[in-house]
Amino acid sequence: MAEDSRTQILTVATRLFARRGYDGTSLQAIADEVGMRKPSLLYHFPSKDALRQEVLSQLVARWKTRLPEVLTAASAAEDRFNAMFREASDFFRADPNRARLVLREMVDRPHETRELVGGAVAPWLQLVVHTIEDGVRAGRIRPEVDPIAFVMECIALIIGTFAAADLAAGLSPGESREAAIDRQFDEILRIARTSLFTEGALADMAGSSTSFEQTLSSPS
Amino acid sequence: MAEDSRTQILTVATRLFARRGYDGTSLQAIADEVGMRKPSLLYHFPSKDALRQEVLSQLVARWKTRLPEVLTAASAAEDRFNAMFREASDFFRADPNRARLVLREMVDRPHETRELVGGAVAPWLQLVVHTIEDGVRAGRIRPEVDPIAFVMECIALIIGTFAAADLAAGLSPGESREAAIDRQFDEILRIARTSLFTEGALADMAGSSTSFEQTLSSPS
DNA sequence: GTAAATCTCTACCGATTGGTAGGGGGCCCC
DNA sequence: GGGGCCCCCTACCAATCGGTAGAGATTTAC
Repeated sequence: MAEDSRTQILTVATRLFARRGYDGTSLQAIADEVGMRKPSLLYHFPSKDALRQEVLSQLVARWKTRLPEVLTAASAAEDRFNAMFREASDFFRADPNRARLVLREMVDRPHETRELVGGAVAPWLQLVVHTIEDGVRAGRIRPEVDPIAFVMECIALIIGTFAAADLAAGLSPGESREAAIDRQFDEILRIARTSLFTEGALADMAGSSTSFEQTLSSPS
Repeated sequence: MAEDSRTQILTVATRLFARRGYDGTSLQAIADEVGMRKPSLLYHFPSKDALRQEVLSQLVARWKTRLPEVLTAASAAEDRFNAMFREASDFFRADPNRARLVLREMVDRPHETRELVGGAVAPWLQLVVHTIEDGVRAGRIRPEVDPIAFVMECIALIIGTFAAADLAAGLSPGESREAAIDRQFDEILRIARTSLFTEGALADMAGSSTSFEQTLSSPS
């Protein structure tokens, strides 16, 4: 089966690119882990760069479909905020290599990354901006918020937290890696929510039936 | 003069490691830019890895001396917060490659990075934690703040903003790179301050003679 | 039954990698 | 004026890099 080898190569390549970087990963290393020879690998992908692009577009693919679903399912600013944070948390928690991979691409090829992500994300970013502006008019979002900059920084917080989990773990001695991620994620949730919503809106959210942390961390 | 060549190599290596990464930078490329042959470069540094460590320790050196100065100059939580943010802003604004370099090290070698930075930063991190706890008791810092996690996320925000400046610029069309950095930095300042201090403390700060943004962005 | 397509292999390519051996010129000290 | 010392050089090394040529299996299509 061709599909088996292809997906196997993509899986291994994703992990190695994330851990060691593109330049730090040789085709030989990928082939070794998959269990085939280098030329066999190059039968499925015409070049190393083509393999990288496949790995990347596979990463972006999920967001192209999930972004519209998540954003249109809810309309209130609070609900969209919660839905987006939950989605991002699930995505990166499922495989922290994704965060590392995105981070590397942003640093290594900022221009290409903007073109790759921008096309799919840009229109929905505009929707988020409108949602924030509506929230400001409704008195539930702080008027000082810079919408685009705020979204950018939320992305930086989330990706940074998952990508640097190895670094954060062990900073508090005797804390497991998972516990460290949970603690860091609770804090970025608090930071983002506190700096986005007005005190009034925050009081309402705290008073609602279930808190966000519970909703987020309970089931799957 | 030996010192001339050495520092020249270090300067070029810092820039190239930051832009293309360690594995993406060959000794040949460094030697070319410096204007000497590869073996001449290896006369000053015994190996490529030794060169990387020199570049890194040079980066950390500044913080080993500045951290104590900055933190002991002020005692109030608000003053220390402002001083640290201003110091970090100056540091990375002077050369955004520093942010990229730190980011790369964190994701490439998380363990080594923690050992390298941890030794110098850990004791002062503890001081920041105490400052935050004092601020909580004084009613000026929100009690929900997780001190260590908060500091980690502030670092993520600052480094992320400067490292991803190329990506943020051009997101708002017609905005210069510097303007984009300023806008992003204003926002992370707002995010951090709003999520750290209580409403009362924030009102006091806004009412003081000069706002932080003015203080920060005016002179050098 | 056989031809075409699919997949993996061995063998090899030129280029580049980090690093070594050793010679030579300039400079200072005795 | 000669011996070190410092710095840079040419020439070269084995290893690895991404990638190609082409043969041999195995499966599929007719």
